[in-house]
Amino acid sequence: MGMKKIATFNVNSVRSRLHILERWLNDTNIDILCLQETKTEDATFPSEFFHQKGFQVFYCGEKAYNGVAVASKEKPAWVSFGLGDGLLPDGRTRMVHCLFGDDLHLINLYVPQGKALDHPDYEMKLKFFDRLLKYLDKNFTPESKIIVVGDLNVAPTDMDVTNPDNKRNHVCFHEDVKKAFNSLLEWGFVDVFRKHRPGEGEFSFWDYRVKNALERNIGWRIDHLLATKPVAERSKDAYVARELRAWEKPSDHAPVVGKFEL
Amino acid sequence: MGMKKIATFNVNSVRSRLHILERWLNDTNIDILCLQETKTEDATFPSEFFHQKGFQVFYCGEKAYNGVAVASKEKPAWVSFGLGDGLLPDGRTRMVHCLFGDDLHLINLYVPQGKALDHPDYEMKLKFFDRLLKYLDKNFTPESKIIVVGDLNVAPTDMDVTNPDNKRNHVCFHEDVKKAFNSLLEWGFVDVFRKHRPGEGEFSFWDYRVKNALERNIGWRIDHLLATKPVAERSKDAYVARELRAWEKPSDHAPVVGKFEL
DNA sequence: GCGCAGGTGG
DNA sequence: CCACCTGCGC
Repeated sequence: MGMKKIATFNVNSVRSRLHILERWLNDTNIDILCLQETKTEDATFPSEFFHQKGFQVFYCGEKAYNGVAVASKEKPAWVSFGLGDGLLPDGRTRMVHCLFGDDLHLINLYVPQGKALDHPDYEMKLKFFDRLLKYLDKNFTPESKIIVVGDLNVAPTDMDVTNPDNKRNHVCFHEDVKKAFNSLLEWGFVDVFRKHRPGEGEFSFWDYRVKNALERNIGWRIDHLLATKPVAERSKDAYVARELRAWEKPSDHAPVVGKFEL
Repeated sequence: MGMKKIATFNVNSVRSRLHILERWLNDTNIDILCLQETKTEDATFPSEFFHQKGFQVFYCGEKAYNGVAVASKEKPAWVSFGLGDGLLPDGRTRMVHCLFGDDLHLINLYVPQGKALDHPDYEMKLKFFDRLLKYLDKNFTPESKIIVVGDLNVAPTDMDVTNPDNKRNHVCFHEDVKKAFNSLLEWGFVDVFRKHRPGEGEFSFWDYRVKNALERNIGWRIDHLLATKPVAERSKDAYVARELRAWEKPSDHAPVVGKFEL
């Protein structure tokens, strides 16, 4: 089948980022594009844009908050939204799962940020990881071919933030949420991005509020590309398309791209 | 002194229109630019932009509403804001009067829109014309050299709107407000724009809410260029710079430009 | 429809 | 800083 490029991009409103997607997709051949924070209801999702760029697109969003989408050149066998465990919130606007071919699973996530360690949303965030692990247990084994991507709202190691010691009580850097992230690795996922980019300063998010955050490279690596071994073995490269963060009216995130021989 | 170009432009927020002004002023040599609806307090007026474009600039605005400015290549002898009659509102953010040389007066107006025929603002609008006429009586005779420009929020004749019969009860087209406009002509002003452009479809405002208003030319002529006879005799041309209405993120108005041999 | 305001969110 | 919201003005 050849080399496939799979990207994850928190767009911070898909409708406000069409100029960025237009420019990027015109000079970068992406096979599967996973979006988070589309921030729009399905009726107002700009599906026509993706069709014109040669993608099929599947989305589930809500007004102003959350929302995930998968745009794919190849038609998936099926697509489903949410954690499907009967609990609420059901995660429809935070998780989309597609099957490609007959055994390649792609799960695109927008994990709750959590707000504050003592906020109910942080509890929900930790629960989200629990529920995801149960989803994996129920549907797969570590030998399954699974790619998990998305904004996981966790910087898993000290290398993944700029000032780790200032951030020990941050909802994206607290021990508990790092433990939740690591439980994914323990379940059977490889951090595919780190396999190819083990160095310092590899961020995917630079806060709008930090002055010259990109030039000073004050950022976070919270957008991830994980895969079970059978897929991770086929990964050939991974990188952050950080140039997009410097374009006009950017998202605060940049895409993370993985190349897989599939 | 040679040919002078004087323009009136309701910018619908000066700070949101700098890209339009940048592009326009780079390829059009304007001597005096009169702005309305600058929508910004003086502390946040982008005076540096006008300085860089070679203008002196004088402005009086308020947060979110109203606001007038005059940008001039030549330094005026003096500038004053408001109707100066001791009544309230004083009109500081709706009228600016400059003297050029020792006898050329320029009055730039943003007349209240009026909201509805039965709204107190409509009464205020008619009063505004009364107060303006008193201002003229007090300071000038019809032999004075005066240019009056601005968004007068009146379409004076059936030719100046698209569907006159639908608009008889509109605050910019009602008989009473047209009477107020005509009282300016009777006082001693010539409609300089109509002197040069007597034809149909000469509009200066196209409502954002009307689908494809510009292409369909569904608009209003409410931005005006008037002058007393001694100045009107020296007018050589007038036109609407309607191309600006088609640029990215335009104002809902286009500039009206007059050329005068002064 | 597109400015503004103030507010929430990350 | 830059998305979103509601509400207002034209």
